[in-house]
Amino acid sequence: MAKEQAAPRKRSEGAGASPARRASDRGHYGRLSRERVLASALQLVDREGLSALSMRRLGAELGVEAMALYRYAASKDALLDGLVEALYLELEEQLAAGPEPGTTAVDARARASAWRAELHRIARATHEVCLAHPQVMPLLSTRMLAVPLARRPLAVLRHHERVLALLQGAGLDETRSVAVFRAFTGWVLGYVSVELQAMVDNPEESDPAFRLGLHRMPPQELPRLRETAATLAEQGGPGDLAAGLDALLDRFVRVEEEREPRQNRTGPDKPPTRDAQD
Amino acid sequence: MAKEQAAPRKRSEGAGASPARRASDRGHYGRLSRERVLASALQLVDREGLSALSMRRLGAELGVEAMALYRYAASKDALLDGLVEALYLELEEQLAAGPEPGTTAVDARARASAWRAELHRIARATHEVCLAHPQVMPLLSTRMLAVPLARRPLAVLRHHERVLALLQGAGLDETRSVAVFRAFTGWVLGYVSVELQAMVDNPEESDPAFRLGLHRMPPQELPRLRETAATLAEQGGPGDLAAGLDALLDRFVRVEEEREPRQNRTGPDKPPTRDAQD
DNA sequence: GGATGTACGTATACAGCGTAAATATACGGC
DNA sequence: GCCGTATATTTACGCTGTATACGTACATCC
Repeated sequence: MAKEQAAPRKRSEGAGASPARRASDRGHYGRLSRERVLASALQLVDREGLSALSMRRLGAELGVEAMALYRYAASKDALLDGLVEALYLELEEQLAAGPEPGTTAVDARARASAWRAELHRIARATHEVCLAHPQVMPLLSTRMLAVPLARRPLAVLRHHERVLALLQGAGLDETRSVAVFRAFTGWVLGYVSVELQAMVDNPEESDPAFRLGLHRMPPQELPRLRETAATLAEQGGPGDLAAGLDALLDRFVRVEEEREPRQNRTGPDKPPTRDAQD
Repeated sequence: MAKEQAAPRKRSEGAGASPARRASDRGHYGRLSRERVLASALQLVDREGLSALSMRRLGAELGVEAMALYRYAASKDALLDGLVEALYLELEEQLAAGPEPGTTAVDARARASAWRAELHRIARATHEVCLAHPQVMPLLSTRMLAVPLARRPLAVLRHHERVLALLQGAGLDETRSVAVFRAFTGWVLGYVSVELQAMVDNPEESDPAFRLGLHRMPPQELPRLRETAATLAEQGGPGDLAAGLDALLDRFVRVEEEREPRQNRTGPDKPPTRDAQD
């Protein structure tokens, strides 16, 4: 963001947006900004997919030569990281929008697991943001594998911090909060990935079986998959995301009590789950 | 993809293993094969990363011009799908290797949840295979989002079939088996992704904090993340993977499992889903 | 005013990419 | 020997990311 009022300065600090002048007024100076570049890139990717994003194409989209973009993103990879950042900013915004006041009196139990409700809120918002930008989703997994923690966009790090603070604020020690952090991150990421998996083979087709392209799958080798494909193609929605999250939290938060003896138990002992909300 | 064996020769040649000819015997004829191409590609990616994989480079690796590869992979994307396929073949192989005989008498309970143990086995093997080829991991998420179900490599579809058969063989109806399938797939994928996230910023550095590049993170804005980063950089290992899987299975499947497990009944619909809040 | 320094965008160029098309080569069977 | 065909090469085209050099519009100071 540019600063509002430009104090007279002698050097550098390129002519911030002093209120009287708008970017569109200028000849061809100051047309760009990091926000404009990233917004345009996001829009382009949403519209035409990741493979449509090239420096030249994005430049054209902004009425500018490709090289001009390098002033706002050091490389194409940095631009991609910018897209990831944009998603996390959107997530932040959405989380800030509805903090679920819950001003009414709450009993101790509900207050105690307010952090659990907050995790659910984050998971759900993440789900929504990702579904809103399905084409960007591949970047979320890909860039996380490529960019070391310390070099990730600030918005991403803030998000990590937020989750960690939630867990440690709930009294989890470092070891356990890390375990829960990983379980949370992994589950949300994995669930959304599966939710967005490509299923439709031929969108033109009306017949469900042909739409899915089932005729391409050898019938005797993949009987159940063929039968189940239609159901598989539906989305699980936020309900199963929440259910799984509950299950994971129950397990990973309570591990402390029982400590180690867990391997392949299938015992009928049920976790005292649902305490967070409703 | 497409043409696998385009050799419906009528004349001999199909005479089983004609031992006389080996690929290495020939001048420059028959040097290649799909297996050799994929194996070399996998090796190249393992060694130098995905970005090192180009048609020309891979050709050079095999002592061949780039265009020669197009006989064995219809496009670069098809080659990438071939890499995914290679991973799943490795997974299949590993699963076939140790089927955990368990021929000794087992009580009913153990038999009833044999499918659960099998899911754990699959999860663990997946974990191992992915950790063995970390550079290929991005493809697993990426190609799944890009390639519709029906066009995925056969080995991938066989894997899906295997999991589905396991679930439906355990008596889960279609709706529930799909829910469990998605939870399983998502959890394993997400867990492994998080496990492989890049953490080390500067491998040369000996001091842990510098290795992680913590000096790049604003201290007052990200206090917990900085404190926790070292622990976060460790891997969770297969233990937490199994624990989370157990938790998810308990949640998504328990209703069925408590009744007679072998029979295909449609359980009382208590959906495993529940809404988080609102 | 004009000169100057700097931020911003352009122009040009290069190596590498994926791949379509035409061409050369080496083999199996006659 | 020849022929048909599976295989690999050659050539070429449009595209990519980006290094470098250059022009240009502005803010500031004399």
